[in-house]
Amino acid sequence: MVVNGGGWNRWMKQLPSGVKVRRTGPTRPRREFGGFMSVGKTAKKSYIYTLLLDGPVVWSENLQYGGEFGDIVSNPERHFLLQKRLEYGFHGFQVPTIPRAPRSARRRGPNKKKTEDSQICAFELLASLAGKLLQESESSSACSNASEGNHRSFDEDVIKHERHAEDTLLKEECFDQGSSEESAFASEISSQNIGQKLLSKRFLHSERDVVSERTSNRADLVNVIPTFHNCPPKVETGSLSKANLCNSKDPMELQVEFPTMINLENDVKLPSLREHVSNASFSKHRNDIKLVGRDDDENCAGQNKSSTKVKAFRPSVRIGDRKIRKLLTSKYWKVAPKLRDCESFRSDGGMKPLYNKRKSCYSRDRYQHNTFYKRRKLFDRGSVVLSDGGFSSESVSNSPEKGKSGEKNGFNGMLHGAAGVSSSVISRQGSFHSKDSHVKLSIKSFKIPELFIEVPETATIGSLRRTVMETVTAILGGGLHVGVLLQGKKVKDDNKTLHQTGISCKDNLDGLGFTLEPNTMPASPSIYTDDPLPSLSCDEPETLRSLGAPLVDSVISDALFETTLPSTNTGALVESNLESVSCHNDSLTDNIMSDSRALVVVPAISMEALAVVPANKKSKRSSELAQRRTRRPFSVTEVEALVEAVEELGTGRWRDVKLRAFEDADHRTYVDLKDKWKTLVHTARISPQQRRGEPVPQELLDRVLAAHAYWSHHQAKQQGKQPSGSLKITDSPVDRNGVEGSHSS
DNA sequence: TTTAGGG
DNA sequence: CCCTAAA
Repeated sequence: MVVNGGGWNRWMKQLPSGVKVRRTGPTRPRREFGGFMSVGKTAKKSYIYTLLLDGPVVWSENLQYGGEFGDIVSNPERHFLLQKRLEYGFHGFQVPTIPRAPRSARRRGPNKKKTEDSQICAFELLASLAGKLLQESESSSACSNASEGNHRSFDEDVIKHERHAEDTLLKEECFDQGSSEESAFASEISSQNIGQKLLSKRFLHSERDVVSERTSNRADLVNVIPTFHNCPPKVETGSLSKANLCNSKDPMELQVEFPTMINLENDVKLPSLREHVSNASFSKHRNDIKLVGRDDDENCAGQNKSSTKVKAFRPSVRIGDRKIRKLLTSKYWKVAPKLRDCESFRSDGGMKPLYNKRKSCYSRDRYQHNTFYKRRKLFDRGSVVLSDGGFSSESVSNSPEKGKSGEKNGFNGMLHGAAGVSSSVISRQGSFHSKDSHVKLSIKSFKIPELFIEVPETATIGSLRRTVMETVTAILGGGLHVGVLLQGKKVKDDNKTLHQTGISCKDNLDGLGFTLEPNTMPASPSIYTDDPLPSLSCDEPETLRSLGAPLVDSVISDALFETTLPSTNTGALVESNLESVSCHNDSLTDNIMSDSRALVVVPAISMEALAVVPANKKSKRSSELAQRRTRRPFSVTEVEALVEAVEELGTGRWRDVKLRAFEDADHRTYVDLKDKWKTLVHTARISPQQRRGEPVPQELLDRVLAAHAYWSHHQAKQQGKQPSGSLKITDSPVDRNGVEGSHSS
């Protein structure tokens, strides 16, 4: 067959060999075609073609034969996006998985103001940014304690290193060239070079180059690539304990370095888990850049439109803090009123409850949700708080089978990586006084291993900051688990009491450390088929909220930057100084035990530990709503697919509709489909003059009315079978009442 | 988790 | 799109 006058074929020829075309359609299971199309004769107009980049879905887009596909080929913008995706896919962001941002994903659309900082190189931006951040952090840290002095110097050194590294990178620029192979670099880099923060630079560079070169048009893309290796959370390098920036002075303070960091140095395993956030990151960045609009995570379609869509912003991160706090405050309390008792908790807050809902179905949501923490009461003594990145476990959907899974993985990967970003926490021990021998400790900071961030030259510093923050947030927000390290060893038994473990008020807590571990599973979001950008964005929202807010841009950003230089170990200070607070036994904790996955429960201490995590608290969904998902108008193609599916399945089986026609569109939930149908019905009933947005062919609207009428009478009763194809609803919409079975074929 | 509706 | 009550 000729697809779009050969457009398809032409297009296909441009695809890398690894690209596969998967055909999906209402009436057939999707299939994959390798390489160039074999769409051939079997292709039917109603089929939806999904392009898959080798293996995991780097990105995919539903193409309707004869429909949008041609548009993609002929539409510069769409084509561009597609190219972009491919590039990313082959560039080293190997991971195709795109996390879907739960609703939150947002990216600012393409930058409207490209010109702005166009001249500034990302690198420079980062450097300057880092500098600022450091200053900020320093100042902030000052409050904290003795350790401060150390931190500064440390940070400074780190920074220097980073810069140095960056320079080096710049010079090298190896990867950038844009060749597809280069792409591999991401992974490689992450794994190998991790130690060098260079990576970040590289990315920037490469990104820049690539982007600029290829997409000279749009500089808007920004990628944040968290290249974390995942630090094996488990890795318990003995060295961890060492890094005590602060310790020396303050006995009370504990610093924990994460294994991750250590690993890097040693080259220990850091499996490069780096995730590819590619898509997600993409989208996010975009958003950032554009400021105005953010797209959601995935869809290509969205992208296409992205420029168009600009509309809603999400509360930017920065804002987030405050807002979030407020929100959190209210909600949080609602959720866990008990917590109040312990101030420490406030931070974590039970975000969880808030956002859970959505995540459900689709991967993207997942990550969002994960962020919250749970607290429980401890039976015994101190109250323990657990925070778990629930999302990881929850969100993680293991089934790789579907494209989704792949996507998810990517996302997850990121998270992991992120998580991996272990933050070195400096925990101090405060006094241990509580009567019951409560061990108090404050965690001064967590370090984040490293993050890769790519930002277009045109990105503003503000967007850069946001990007970093979002990335961090996303990462942290996602399922991070808190691990407890004692004398460099990980304390796995959550049920042990502090006392049993050897942590008592009396002891100095020097040997006590905490780690942030990536969730076991990737919580990640999935990448959407459509959306190249899915990436973090999705995550962001929630995660951001969770963490971001608390961290505050600056802080976070700092951390991030530092993170970038894992090897260096800059201390990313997440300045969360958590003061240890002791809570009463009763209130917190029991859950701890319950969730293994969850964070490590640290009994007495736990609270504080939590506190650490808490930074997130604000975040939680603080935003509560976080941001609304970005608006993604349904394309005519989607409408058609929806109509077709509904004609076959009826109006009471949205889940099935989703599966049948939008399985790859992670951003379209069954609820969305249901809502869309509702609006379509409404649209069909109003005059064309009253309709807004992209006009939907009258033919489709007629089918909508027919199907609606038909199913209204048929209640979609016999779901299973018959309805499908048979509905000729169109013809006689309403009437056939009893025909249920008859129409079936 | 889905469905079904209101907002 | 969001939020929820119900199932």
